[in-house]
Amino acid sequence: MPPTARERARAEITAEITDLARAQLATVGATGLSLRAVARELGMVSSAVYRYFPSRDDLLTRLIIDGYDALGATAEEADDPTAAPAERWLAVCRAVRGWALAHPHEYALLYGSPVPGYQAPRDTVPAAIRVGVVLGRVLGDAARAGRLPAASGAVTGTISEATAEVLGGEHPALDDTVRARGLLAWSSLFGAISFELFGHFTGAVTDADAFFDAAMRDLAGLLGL
Amino acid sequence: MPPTARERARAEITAEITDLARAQLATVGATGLSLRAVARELGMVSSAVYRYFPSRDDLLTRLIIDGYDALGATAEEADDPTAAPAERWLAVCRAVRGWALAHPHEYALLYGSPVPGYQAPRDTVPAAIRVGVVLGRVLGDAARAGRLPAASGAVTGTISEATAEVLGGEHPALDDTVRARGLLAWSSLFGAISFELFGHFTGAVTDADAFFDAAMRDLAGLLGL
DNA sequence: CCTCGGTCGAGAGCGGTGCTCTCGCTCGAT
DNA sequence: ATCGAGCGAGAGCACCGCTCTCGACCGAGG
Repeated sequence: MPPTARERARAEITAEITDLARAQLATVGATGLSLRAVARELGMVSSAVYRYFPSRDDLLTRLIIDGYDALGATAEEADDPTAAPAERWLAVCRAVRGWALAHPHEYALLYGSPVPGYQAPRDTVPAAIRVGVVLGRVLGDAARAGRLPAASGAVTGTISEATAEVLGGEHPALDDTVRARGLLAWSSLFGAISFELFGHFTGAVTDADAFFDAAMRDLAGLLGL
Repeated sequence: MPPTARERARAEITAEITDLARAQLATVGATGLSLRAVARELGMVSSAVYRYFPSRDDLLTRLIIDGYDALGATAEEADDPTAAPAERWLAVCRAVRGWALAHPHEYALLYGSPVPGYQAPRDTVPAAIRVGVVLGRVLGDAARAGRLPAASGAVTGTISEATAEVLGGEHPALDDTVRARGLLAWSSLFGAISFELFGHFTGAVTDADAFFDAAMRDLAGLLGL
């Protein structure tokens, strides 16, 4: 059955709220995001917004999921499965950084300190791991193409099975050692971006682009790509 | 001239405020830190606290500097200059992670999203780089002990001179390539800790301690330690 | 010793926040 | 056409950061 007029109106207003909230997020950041201000700019009274989002945190959760999805889509688009593994890796990393630089407040919402008291609901997980899935696929494809050195088997039992599935699936060249390196490289990607965005590199790195490229190539080397 | 009674009283109350604020930080986090609540618990009226801290952000800045100093001191204590480079590296990393796990909210204040509108004042810098200085010294000592492979000279001009000084000083085995790796390893250390603390590893890593150790050893290997 | 200036805490108050509750209106499915 | 569900408005609660004023105190200089 097609959506009723009411449902369409509701979806439209919900979208207006999230759009305005996202705009406000881009200017004042997550902690400055005010439900009342969104309502004001929308010509509504604050209590009316609660018809659409039960609380400010729910609105933030919506923005978080949207952010993860936007970033994930960016990463997926940047991955060219026909390219060489190391180049795929670098391209995805660059795309992630580009999105982060273009949406700093949204990035901070995703990868900065968790907001006040709340913890990410379960429904953020699928969106949150999309970047990781892309990177995992790069790793797995490289393994299946025989472009990964043999596994050493030094580290075992630190990675969950579900994650192992994402990180390339089953292959002789993939063991927990190389998977752990994958997780390290994953977190290092965001560590480098966070340091750049949050100002920890200020005064230390003079050519941020060149530094990032070199760093990501180092990480690719660590993975054997 | 010795501190007058007034000055001593002032210092004492200032310390009480920061202590209470730190306690509140540990329970409700940075965004939940309320100047009024601190005043309440101190038996003061909120306006009185403004005699000691001009604004809430100034109180936060005080906590940030204290946090950097506490973390820096922890890192310095953990470094045994007589140990092997790779072991020194691992020991410092472990100490940093240990402090972060013991003070998650303070850690989030230091390395999470920057707070609302304000930017870190200049006086946070000396405290902020203490961990980096320790890690840089490990690198420099290794170079001077001849335990670092020869430099390749592939990357140049991306690291500022002041940072090069911190990252081991002058030595043939230290060029911008290895210094850039130093910065990468530095940010990766905090990237891994942030991911663990902020929940991005939840469901992926089953043995956090073992994973962290393996990751930091990988980083040490990347540096040639 | 006494006075006077600086420091302090208290209190009231401003504008803002998230959130709740109630009240009517309006729209749309039956 | 009717009746109920959904909606927006409004008032209100408790809290926040921050400002201003006022009275009390304390201690250093005359």
